[in-house]
Amino acid sequence: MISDDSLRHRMDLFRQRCLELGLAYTHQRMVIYKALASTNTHPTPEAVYEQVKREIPAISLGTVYKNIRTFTESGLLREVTVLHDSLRLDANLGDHHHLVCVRCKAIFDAPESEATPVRVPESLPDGFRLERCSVLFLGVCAQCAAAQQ
Amino acid sequence: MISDDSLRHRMDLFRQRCLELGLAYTHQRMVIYKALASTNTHPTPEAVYEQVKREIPAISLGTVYKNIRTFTESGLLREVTVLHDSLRLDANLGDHHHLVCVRCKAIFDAPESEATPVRVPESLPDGFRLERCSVLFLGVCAQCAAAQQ
DNA sequence: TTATCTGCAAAGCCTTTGCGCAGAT
DNA sequence: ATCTGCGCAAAGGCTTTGCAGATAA
Repeated sequence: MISDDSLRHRMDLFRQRCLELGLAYTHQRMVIYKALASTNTHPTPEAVYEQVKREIPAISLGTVYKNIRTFTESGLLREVTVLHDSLRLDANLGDHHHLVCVRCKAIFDAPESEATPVRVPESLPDGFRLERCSVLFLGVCAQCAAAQQ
Repeated sequence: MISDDSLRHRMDLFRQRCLELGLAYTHQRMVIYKALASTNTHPTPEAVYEQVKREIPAISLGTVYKNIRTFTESGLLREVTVLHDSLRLDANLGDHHHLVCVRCKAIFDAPESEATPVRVPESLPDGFRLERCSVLFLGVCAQCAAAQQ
């Protein structure tokens, strides 16, 4: 859960950004964003839909999807799942990290010398059994950067 | 690309593991695994299918999917995309990392004190413009660990 | 008033599943 | 000979799209 203060702050910022971006400040958008801003469980669109339905029973799942997309494209929201579009595979079972081009979704192996640069949190949630760690360096590959010009 | 030596080694290991696991060593499996083991582009199932078709034109996409699943479940292959099942969202735009339960797919925020534990590779691929970094700590949450007993 | 948004329903990926024949052990 | 895997086709999720009526600016 999120504190009331923090939620209020996020909602104020949301309204302000809607104005700046020329996005209509609709009741649906407000409730959808509130559902997202008031939790730290990183919900799926379906879960957001279920939450929003409590307040707006007639809401449609399509509207939730459309607005989630609008919000992420406007930088009001972030996807935890950067590469969720499709399964991507790796036959290299050794520890290594990846570079991902956020435009074309190309994945490159990070240089081997950087195999274990991650400091593991000292305090994990109670009872969480850590197994391994996945690091994605996100950016734009040379080809996409050139294409942009 | 992967060196001939390294590929040969991976294929030897593959054959050996198939024997150990009681997996039939079929021509299709060999070619599918070879397609995966000879690249470092982290292909999609579709891309693997296209590659395999060159050698086995009658191969079916379903077979590729079934074997990819078999391979990942046997530990012969790894998914770069840990959370590709569905979109997961985050309204917290500050830098922070995530803990993921590989069983129930719950996502928790990592403690804030660990905000930037990642050392950025000194040598990036030519022209790659790094923007940010996503870290997932993978493991089993308390609830799932308890359920397993 | 005009542009944008919503709800509904249909369509579009990506992936899994079921079944009968073929192939591996 | 038996068990497992393959190809085919159908079905199942998740997500996007198109359109007419409704709402915000």
